[in-house]
Amino acid sequence: MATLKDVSELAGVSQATVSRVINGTNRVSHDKKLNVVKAINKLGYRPHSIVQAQSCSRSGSVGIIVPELGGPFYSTILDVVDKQFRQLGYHVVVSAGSNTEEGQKESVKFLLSRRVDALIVHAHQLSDDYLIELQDSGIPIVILNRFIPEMNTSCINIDNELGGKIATEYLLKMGHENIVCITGPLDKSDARARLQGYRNSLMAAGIAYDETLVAEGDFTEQGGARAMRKILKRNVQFTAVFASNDYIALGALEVLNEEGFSIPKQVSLVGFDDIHFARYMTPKLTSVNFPIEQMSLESVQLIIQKLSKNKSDVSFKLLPSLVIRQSVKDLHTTLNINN
Amino acid sequence: MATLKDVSELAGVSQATVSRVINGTNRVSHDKKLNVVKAINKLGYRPHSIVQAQSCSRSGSVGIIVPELGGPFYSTILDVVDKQFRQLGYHVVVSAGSNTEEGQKESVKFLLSRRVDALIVHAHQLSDDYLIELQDSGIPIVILNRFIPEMNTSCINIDNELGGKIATEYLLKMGHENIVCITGPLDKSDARARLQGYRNSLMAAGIAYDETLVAEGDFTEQGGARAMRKILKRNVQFTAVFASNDYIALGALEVLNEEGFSIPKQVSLVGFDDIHFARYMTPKLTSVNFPIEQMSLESVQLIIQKLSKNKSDVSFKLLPSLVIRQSVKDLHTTLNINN
DNA sequence: TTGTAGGCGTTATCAA
DNA sequence: TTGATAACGCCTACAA
Repeated sequence: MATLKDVSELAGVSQATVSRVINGTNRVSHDKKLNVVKAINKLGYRPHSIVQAQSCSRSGSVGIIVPELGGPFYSTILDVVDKQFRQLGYHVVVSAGSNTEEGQKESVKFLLSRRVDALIVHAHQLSDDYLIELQDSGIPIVILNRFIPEMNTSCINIDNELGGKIATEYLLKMGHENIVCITGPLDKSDARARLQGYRNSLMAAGIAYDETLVAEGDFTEQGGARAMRKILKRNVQFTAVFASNDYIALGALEVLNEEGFSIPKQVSLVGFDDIHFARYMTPKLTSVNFPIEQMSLESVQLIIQKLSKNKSDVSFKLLPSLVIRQSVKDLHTTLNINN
Repeated sequence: MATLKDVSELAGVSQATVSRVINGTNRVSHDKKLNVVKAINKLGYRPHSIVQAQSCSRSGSVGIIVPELGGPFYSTILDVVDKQFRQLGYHVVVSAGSNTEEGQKESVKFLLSRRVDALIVHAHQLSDDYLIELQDSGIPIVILNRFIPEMNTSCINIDNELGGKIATEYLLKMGHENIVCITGPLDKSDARARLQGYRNSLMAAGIAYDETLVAEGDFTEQGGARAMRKILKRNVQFTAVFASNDYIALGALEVLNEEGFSIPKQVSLVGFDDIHFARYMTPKLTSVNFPIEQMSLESVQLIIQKLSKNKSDVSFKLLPSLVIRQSVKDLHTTLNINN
C-alpha cells in the first residue's frame, strides 16, 4: 500500500502539501496540485482512514452492541443505523453475539479499545449502574429498548405497556373476554410492561385478572409452546391468546394446532413485535408493530445530537400500533351468523 | 481516556515497561509489574487497539461486503463469520447496503482505507476483472457464492446445479411430471445453474424440456408472484412448482392460494435456500437447504489459511441437500387412495 | 530487567 | 503557497 510519503516523493512536494490537496484544507498551486493528483492515481493511493482519525483524536466510528446478528429484529436495527451513519461519514462497528453479562462487558471493552466516538447499546445483561458509570466516563451513549431513570436522556424505548394495552383492547373489542396471556421473562422490564398493559385493559373493561390464564414464556418459540401447553393442562376456558412476542405466538400456534384448535376459528391470537414473517404465517398474524426502524433512526439522531451538543427533537418513547391481519376472530359477527 | 504515557508516569516506569506487562512480551520484575497493574486499574486504561495494530502494520480486522444486512441470509453469514473471527482475535468490519456496482466499489475502497487484513466479498455487481485485480493487488480475498475461474482458490460456492437437480428429482420421484420452474434472474450464474439442474433432471428422466412451464422471477416474493401468474395465464397443465428460491416460492404460494389451488393437494411446491421462515409457512415448505453456516465457516477458514499461508482443507463447492417438509404430495400414494 | 529512540501514516502548527 | 516539525498512542529494536 502506497503511503503519503510515497506520493509526496513521486510528486516532488512535501507530505503536508499532499495532505492539503487530499483534504482541501488549504489552497495549493495548480501545477503542484496536478502533480499530486497524478501521483495519487499512479500509486493507487488511498489515505489510511484509521490513522487519519487518530491524528484528529476521533475515530469517526460508533459502536453498537446487540445480543445477536441473526433474526429480523437486530438486523433491521443494524441496517438502519449503519445506513444513517454511513451517510453522515461515520462508520459502525458492530459487536454481537453475547447474551451474558461478561460477554457484553467484553463487547464494551472491545469497542472502547477501538475508541469509538459513541456507543449504541441494546443489552439487557448489563446492570443499570454499569451503564451509568459508562456514561459518566464521558462517552456519548444511547440505550435501546430499555429504560434507566438516571439516564432518561439516553434511553429510547417503545411504550410496551401501551402495546400490551392495544393488543388486549382489540381482543376485547372483538368480543373476547377470556384472554390468555403468555408473557416474556418477567425479570425483563419490557415483558412486565406488556403484561401490565394486558392487566390494565382488563381492569378498564371490568374483567377480573385471572392468574390461571397467564403463563410465563421466554420470548422464544419453545418457551411459547411450553407456556401454551401449561395453560391447556390447566383446563381453563379461553377464546383468545395474547402472546408477548411473535415467537411466543408461533410456539403457541403450533401447540394449538397440534391439539386440534383451529385459528382463528376457535382461538384468536395476537402477537407482538410484528417481525418479518408474521405476515407469512398461516393465518397471517395480527401483531403489535414494534417501530424498529423509527427507534433506530432516533438513536442515530440522538447520538449525533450528543456528539455535536445540539439539542434536537427525539422521541424517547415510541408508540406501537396494531397490525391487523387474520389471526383474530370477531365474536360478535360470529354470534349473529351462529357459526 | 488514559494513555500508555499516563500509566507509565503513574507507575514510575517507562512506556516500554508498561507495554511489556500488557503484552507479556518480556519478563518484568514483580514489583514494577504490580505498580503497572495498579496504575492501569486506577486509570481504567485500555490500549488503543487500532494504534496497537498500526504499530504492527496490520489492523487485526477483516472486511466483509454484503448487499444488505436485513434478512436471514446475510445476517446468518455475518453472525457466523463475526463469531469465528472474534474467537481468532480478529474483528469484522461490515460494509453493507449497496446493490450497485458503484456502491460496492465504494465499499471496497472504504474497507481498504481501513486497512483490513483481508476481504470477504458477497457481491454480484462487481466485475470479474475488478475482483481479479483486487486480489492481484495483494489483499487476501474470498468470494462468496460466486465462481470466477481465475480465482478458483478464492471462491466458495454451493453447487447450485446439484440443488436444482435434487429438487427436481424429488418431485419426479413423487410422481410429478409436469413441473413448473420459476427461475431467478438469468443474468446471475446461480439462477442459471439452478435452472440447469432442473433441465438435467428432466432430461435424465426422459422428459422433454417445456419452455411454457418455465418463467423468470427475480428472487423476490413479488417476482415469484408475477411469474406464477404468468404461468397460470398460459393455461398449461402442471402438478408441481420448483421455485428457485424461497421468496419466489412464497410469492407463488400466495398466487396459487388466491387462485384456489390448495398446496400440496393440487399443486406441490419446492423452494430453495431453506431460509428461516420456510419451516413456519403453511404448509411447511420443502426446500433445498443452502448451507449458509458451512459456507461462512469455510470462508473464515480460507481467510485464515491465506493470512498464515498454511494450506488447509476447504471445500470450495458445498453440497446442498433437500429438507423435506409438507409442501409436496406423493402422487403414487394418491393414485391408490384415489383422492 | 529496564529505558531510550525510532517508526507506523497522518494532520496541524508554525515559520518561511 | 509551501515545507519542516511536532504530535497522535503504541510497539519494538537496540543499548544499557
